[in-house]
Amino acid sequence: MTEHEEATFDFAKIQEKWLPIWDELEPFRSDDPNDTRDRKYVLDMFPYPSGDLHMGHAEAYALGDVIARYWRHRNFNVLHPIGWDSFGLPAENAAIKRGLNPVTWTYDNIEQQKKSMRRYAASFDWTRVLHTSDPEYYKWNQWLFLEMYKKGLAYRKDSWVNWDPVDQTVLANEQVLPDGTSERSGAMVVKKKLTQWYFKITDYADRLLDDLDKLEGSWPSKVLSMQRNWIGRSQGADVQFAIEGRDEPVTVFTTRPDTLFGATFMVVAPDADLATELVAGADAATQAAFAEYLTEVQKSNEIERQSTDRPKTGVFLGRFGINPLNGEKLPIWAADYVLADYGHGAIMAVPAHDQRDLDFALKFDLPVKIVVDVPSADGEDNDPRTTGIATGGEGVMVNSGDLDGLTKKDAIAKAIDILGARGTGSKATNFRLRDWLISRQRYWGTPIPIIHGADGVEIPVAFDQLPVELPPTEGLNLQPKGQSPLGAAENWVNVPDPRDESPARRDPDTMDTFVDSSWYFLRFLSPRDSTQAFDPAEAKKWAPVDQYVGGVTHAILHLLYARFITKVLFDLGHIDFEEPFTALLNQGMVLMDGSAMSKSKGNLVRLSDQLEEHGVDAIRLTMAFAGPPEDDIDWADVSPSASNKFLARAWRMAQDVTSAVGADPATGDTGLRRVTHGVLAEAPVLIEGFKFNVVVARLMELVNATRKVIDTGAGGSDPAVREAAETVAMILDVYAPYTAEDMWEMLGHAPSVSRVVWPTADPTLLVQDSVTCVVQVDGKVRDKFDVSPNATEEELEATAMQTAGVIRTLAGREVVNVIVRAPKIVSITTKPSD
RNA sequence: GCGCGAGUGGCGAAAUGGUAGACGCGCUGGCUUCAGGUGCCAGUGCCUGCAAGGGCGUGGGGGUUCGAGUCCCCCCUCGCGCACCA
Repeated sequence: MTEHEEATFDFAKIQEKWLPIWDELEPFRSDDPNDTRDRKYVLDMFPYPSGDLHMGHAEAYALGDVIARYWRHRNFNVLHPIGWDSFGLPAENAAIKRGLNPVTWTYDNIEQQKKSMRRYAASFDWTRVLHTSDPEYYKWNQWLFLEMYKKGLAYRKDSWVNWDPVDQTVLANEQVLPDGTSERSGAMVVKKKLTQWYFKITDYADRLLDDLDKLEGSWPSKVLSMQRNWIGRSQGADVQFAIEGRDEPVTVFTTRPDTLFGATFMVVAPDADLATELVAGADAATQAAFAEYLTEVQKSNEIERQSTDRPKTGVFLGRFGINPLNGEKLPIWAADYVLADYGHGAIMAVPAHDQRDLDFALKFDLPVKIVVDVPSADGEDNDPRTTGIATGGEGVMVNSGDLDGLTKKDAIAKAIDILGARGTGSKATNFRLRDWLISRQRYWGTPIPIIHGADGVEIPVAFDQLPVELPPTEGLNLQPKGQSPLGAAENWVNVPDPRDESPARRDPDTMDTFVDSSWYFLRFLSPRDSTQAFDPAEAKKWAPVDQYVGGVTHAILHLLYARFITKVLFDLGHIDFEEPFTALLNQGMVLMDGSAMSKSKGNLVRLSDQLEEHGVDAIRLTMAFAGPPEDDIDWADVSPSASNKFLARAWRMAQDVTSAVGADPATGDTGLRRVTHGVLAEAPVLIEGFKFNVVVARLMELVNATRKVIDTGAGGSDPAVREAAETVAMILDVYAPYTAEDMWEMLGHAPSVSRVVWPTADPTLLVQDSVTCVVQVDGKVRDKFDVSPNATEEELEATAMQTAGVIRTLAGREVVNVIVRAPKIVSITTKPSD
């Protein structure tokens, strides 16, 4: 090699060389029925086809690929598929803006992204590609909908819904951001009363919550806590209050039935039907005051409603309820701190022990009655009436009849018993979670497979009539206008009633695209199956997903929906598992100068430019080396050119190998072999613990050690150098497949390095022949010496006592204790000098 | 307010309770080239000292331990999530 001219590392040339060869070899197919190895299903969240891939994709797919390629080297049959989440508003809006057909626009983008992903060398099984906007895919959304409809899990109701005035469509609760704006359009969401389709996710609230415990440790704790929070289970009681002048009692939910004796008034949500009904029985002045208040409340937007220190408002409704425990007469108020859609839209107010009720009581001069004696910290006054602070802590019941003297826990149980015996209440559980609103008034989605008869009856489309395909866009106005554009496709929407051929209409709405993504991981298992959504035999082989990789932005939305649909499919008998994703990795975001990249901020880094300048491998390696995968990467802080430098260094190392293929490494440099085998042993632990950056550091150390042997040791002919170079090539494949493949060829092997099985580290090379023993005096390191790992405690102590550092430090001091932890530490304690 | 998570060099970051700062960036010096934004080698936490060495050091304060970045308690700061959910 030294005789003739050495080639220099040219990433562009290497990329060009290997891409077509890989296309030919298809090393990542996973459909061999005779493959009996253990299996791993590694899944990256699939992309929206809006524009080309960006830096965020580059990070996500680099990290997912580390995992997929790693398990292949561990001799697993790995399923690593990719597809496109190609229905949805972003695609449709972009299509409208550019005056294009959403079909053309979407599939052009998919082609662009596919090309980029191939070049990016993501190790996908390209035979399994799916697009959710293909009729062969969304047919099975419709099947799923009908299965759920049959079970009563898909239903239509008239209710207040979130309305996006820009996109002109309804949204699920999960798609409304905390500030009350739409996740998609950014518009302030308004409430509208509409008839819409829902999936009954609330039936699964308990299971969705309880099963999170199974994911503890393999899902990020942040995602688990967000989901728990979102489902928001609270335990308590439903309590019935008789209403003067009304036949039916009003039911309220409370988590503190023990404080019933402290209830001094009741509050109803002003926008609940109940408020309107109750006030109708009051005098004209009260009715007028309420009407004015309701108008006021409806004008206020979410931001105003949610501001925490906003003063309480409300009006008296002129009606009274009766406390079921003590018969006390309680005035009923309407106030917007009570929400219409939580619990029963009405509460009992216990101002002494609930801060919100206290604020309200103090403002409107309502009585405050203490029923829990909470001891104050140091004798200070803790009377809510004077401090303005409700006492919510533990205490003993007082002023509460039969509950007096009980603790909180016992009083809750007894209160529920009493209510139950009198038939005025019972134990109850409430959830924050609401049913999933799935209908959308837009074109680019799965048509809902329902026909509405002239008599208003819902008729499910027969299975053999699926898919209900979208009509062509020709002649349709896709502009958002509050009604589905499909309603105007006369030839499509007007169909004969399946019962009697009389005129009927298709449901014009389309499904939320989160329906598409809630089961796509199953479709990958048999993507071309035209007879079923997925093949149960394949599901048995592969599912659930062993490792899911994606952004934390889907912590609630997609991940909650997918868990829900998985449980539904389990209950329907289609699958034998209840959680779709066994393990989850949330990668961080790619930032620039401390903030998310955006065109408007002017800090956009284009992936295509980076790939052009540094090459695919350098970008992938940079993503992995930047830090822990879940941390954000600030592109301003990392150095793709340094990654490139390392790749070139590794590549040159392979070039310098002059020994023959198969040369016996046992005859080579033992020091280098120890490093090589150390990496072979350690890397699996590190990769499986997602410490991808540390593995890169180990590879750098190995390359540095090899360089040293080549330049100043036995040289490139040492078989240990070959062994090191082959090890680097194999492991580097998970980060930088082009460079690794080229090294592998230089080392005299046939492609593909991605198929190389991880060699077992030689245990005799993992034992060091000498270790450093540290000597501490009073906790401070004073000396160290090299010693055999088998040295006894006595030997170590004797040696330690004679080291220069110890002798110097111990001069004039008395040793009181010596602790030896062979072979690493000798710890000496001395008598403190006075 | 409640709930998660995190604070380590100039920077990105390592570290089963056992040598804090691996690896890399940046910086300094040297060698090679000398057309080099190349390659190679060495140094690089802070203070002190010619040096040997010494002192300090993982947000702050306590504690457990022979030994704490790591475990426990209190506090501060930042990030994220939820937030009038009865």
